[in-house]
Amino acid sequence: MEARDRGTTRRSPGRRPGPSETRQAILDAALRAFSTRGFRGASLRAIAADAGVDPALIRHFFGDKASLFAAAVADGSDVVARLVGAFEGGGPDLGRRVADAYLRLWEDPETLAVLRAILGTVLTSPEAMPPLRDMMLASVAVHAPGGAGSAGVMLAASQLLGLAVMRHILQVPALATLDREHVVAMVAPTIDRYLATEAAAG
Amino acid sequence: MEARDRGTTRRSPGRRPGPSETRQAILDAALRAFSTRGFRGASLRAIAADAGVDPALIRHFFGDKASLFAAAVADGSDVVARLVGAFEGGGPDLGRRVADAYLRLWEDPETLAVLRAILGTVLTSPEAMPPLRDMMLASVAVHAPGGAGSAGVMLAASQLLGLAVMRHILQVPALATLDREHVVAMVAPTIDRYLATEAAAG
DNA sequence: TCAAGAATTCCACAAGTGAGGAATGAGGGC
DNA sequence: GCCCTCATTCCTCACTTGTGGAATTCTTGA
Repeated sequence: MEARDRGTTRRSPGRRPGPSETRQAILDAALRAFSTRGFRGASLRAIAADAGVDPALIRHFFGDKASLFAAAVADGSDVVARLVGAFEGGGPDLGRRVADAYLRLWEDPETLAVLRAILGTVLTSPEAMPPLRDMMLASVAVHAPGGAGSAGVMLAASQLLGLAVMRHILQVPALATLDREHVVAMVAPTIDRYLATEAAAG
Repeated sequence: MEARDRGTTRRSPGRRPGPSETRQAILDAALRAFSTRGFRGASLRAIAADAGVDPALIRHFFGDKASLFAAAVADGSDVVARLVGAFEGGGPDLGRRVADAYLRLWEDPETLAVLRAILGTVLTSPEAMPPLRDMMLASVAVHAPGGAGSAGVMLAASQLLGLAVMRHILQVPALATLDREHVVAMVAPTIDRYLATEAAAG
């Protein structure tokens, strides 16, 4: 609720004095909304209200709703950039490092919001699913050993995704209350086994 | 698209001759809609149109939108009943049996729709999340060894959930094109390991 | 045969939706 | 000091949403 107070107070039109940080405020509010309500459930008016701003400003800055969504998720996401860092170097404890990097990602509130927004939108507006999926797969493809076509890599991804959903979205107590190191320790062997299986099977 | 033709044709009001199967038609259409659009994204009018029926009939049969949702997911779900069958018996190949039963569940279109609807709604209307989550956890709690509070059981669940999402919702090719036996074979050891870890750690 | 109830329609309403146009104010370059 | 650009407001439009009332037709039971 970091909305400026504008209950019934009319604020005269025209530019405000000083530099404007409204664009960023809109992006933040948009991410919050898309992340909790999904693309369709988030309304431009609610986003504007949360940002303490007139709805028409959204149109002025971003055009239409889809563009705002794109801008909001792009804004909060060096997500993949941070994830793929974990794949650098090879080494023996690859599974452990990947799992740890991935779970850290979800612990960052902004990243969580981005991922929630994407997942919610994928589940809730079918026409958006293929492009979003392919975008995510493409980013994995370049960096994972074996690429996005590899069943082993995708099994590892499925374990991490499921874990993140249960831990950070559904917030299942048995997983949400455990500290990250503990979870990583239990999951790392799984990741390693999937990646090794892949290497063997081609 | 099994909607009756009612483009511009006016159909006179009043009861239709013969027995009425409209209630079920509405439930089916509702499940389709909730499953692809989420709770908020699915509109009563669209559901009614898909069922070939006047929107007011929905209100007549089910009251409000939330009750329709409840009825729709309850209608298509002996889901949990079918899943927990896999836990009966103990035996050595528990992981294999559970994974197989679970994946079969998602291959049934109606069950897939139910699960999609629940997941989409959970992600997209936060107020619905705790009740739905607790409902699912409660059903697991009674049947899984160790109950819903056990990290091992929940880790196994996370693997299965993530797998189902990537295979049947995102439809990632590397997993969606594999036959079930193959996937089960790769995943079963993971499940067994999690459940065993749990048994050891208490 | 008649009445009660259930199934079905249309129409209306108030609220909310995304989009767009017109006006007003401030900043910055000349 | 003037003008162009940008940030900001308001109001409007056409449309969709969930909900509700009133009327019509069929089925069922007495």
